[in-house]
Amino acid sequence: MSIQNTDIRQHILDTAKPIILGKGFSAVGLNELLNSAEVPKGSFYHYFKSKEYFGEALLDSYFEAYLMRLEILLSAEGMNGAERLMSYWQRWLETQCGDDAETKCMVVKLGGEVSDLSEPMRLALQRGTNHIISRLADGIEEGIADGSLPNDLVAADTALVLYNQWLGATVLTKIWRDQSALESSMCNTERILKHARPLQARSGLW
Amino acid sequence: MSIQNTDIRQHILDTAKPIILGKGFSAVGLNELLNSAEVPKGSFYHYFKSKEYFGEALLDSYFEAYLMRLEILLSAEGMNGAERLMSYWQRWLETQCGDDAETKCMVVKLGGEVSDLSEPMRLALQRGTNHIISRLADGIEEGIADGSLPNDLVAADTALVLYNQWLGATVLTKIWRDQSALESSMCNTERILKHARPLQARSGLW
DNA sequence: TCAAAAATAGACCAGTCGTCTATAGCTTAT
DNA sequence: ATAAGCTATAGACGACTGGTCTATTTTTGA
Repeated sequence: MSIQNTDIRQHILDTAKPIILGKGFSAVGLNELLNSAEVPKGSFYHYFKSKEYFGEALLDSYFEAYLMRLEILLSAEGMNGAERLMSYWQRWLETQCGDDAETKCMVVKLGGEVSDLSEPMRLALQRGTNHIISRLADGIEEGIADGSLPNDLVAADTALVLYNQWLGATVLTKIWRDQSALESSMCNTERILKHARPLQARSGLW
Repeated sequence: MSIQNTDIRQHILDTAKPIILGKGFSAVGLNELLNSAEVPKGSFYHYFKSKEYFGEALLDSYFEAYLMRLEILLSAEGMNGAERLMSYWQRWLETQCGDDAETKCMVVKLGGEVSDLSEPMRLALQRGTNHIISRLADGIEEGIADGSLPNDLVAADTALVLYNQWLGATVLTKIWRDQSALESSMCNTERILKHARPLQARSGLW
């Protein structure tokens, strides 16, 4: 019935996550996924319409868990808004340069690969990244409101700029196997959040 | 002979480039590549040791062309250092939101996918990104020297921060099919290059 | 208790992959 | 001119792919 159903479906997703975070989407076959999950191959299509929709479900499941952790970090007691934000970036730094596939960033891993390949998966990535950035923007607003961040910060723009920065640094971290890009992002994040000036409209001069 | 040899090898690389920029590495088979190039399948392994080393060669060839274009932009006559740098970002903005697969960014497309999959390809990406960032740092130095950029800029750090920023924005552009992340990067790039303060050591406070 | 529905099982298909061996074609030296 | 040797071409090959299909088993609810 539905409980069992959801359990096994989720079990497939959970088992697949670190494998796909390691090898990517196209490079992994259903056999490998289902052997690891110890679920017979024939069952797969009972739970998922196709590999593509399985990928969409994997991303939805990933972002659901990610956003829950983000929510916990950004609503922690005993810290001001700036500190809560920095704890998120600090965690990002720690997880993305380690060896644990389980905690790697799915946006970095699959963003480039599947956005041109599958519209359902692209849209799942779109929904997920929008939620993350939007929650970060709220976090910045909270920091401005409690006085721990400069009040001339434009929350939505700043959230996007910071997320971009960390995304790019994480790509380079994968390529370099070295956390220097992430450290540079950490410095720059502190700089932006401390010394911010309003993001300006383009001057058109250049 | 060697001329013919090099021609066909390069022809395979040139034909493969837009296909791989569109679909990624693992999702594209040799058949598709070789049919498009109108080169028989069996010949492939005469020119390349394996698909993996073909991928390495593809990346080397990509970066060689990329760095040549970068060099041209950053040594253009009649502009100061800041203007030359901005012309590079402007070109990035234009190429990465268009539909032309030929001009898309290989680091964004393959960085996440192949860094865990193939060491030769990862190292090719490492060499290429290092060269790009290093040339950008030189460009920043030139801007500082001619007075068009603030002299408190730390060239190497700034180059890395900017490249990270644009890399991440390009990932989001692929996911969103929308150039807002790149526009935000453009604004932020201008802000950094105009209003720069020195990148500070971490305060340890947060 | 038993019929209906849900879930599992894995054989099977057409097609894919990268590899490999055999052959054809060209260059060069004698 | 021709033999030898190397380059390039050709396609067969086995292992595996994602996806489908029909049985079979298990669970559900009347």
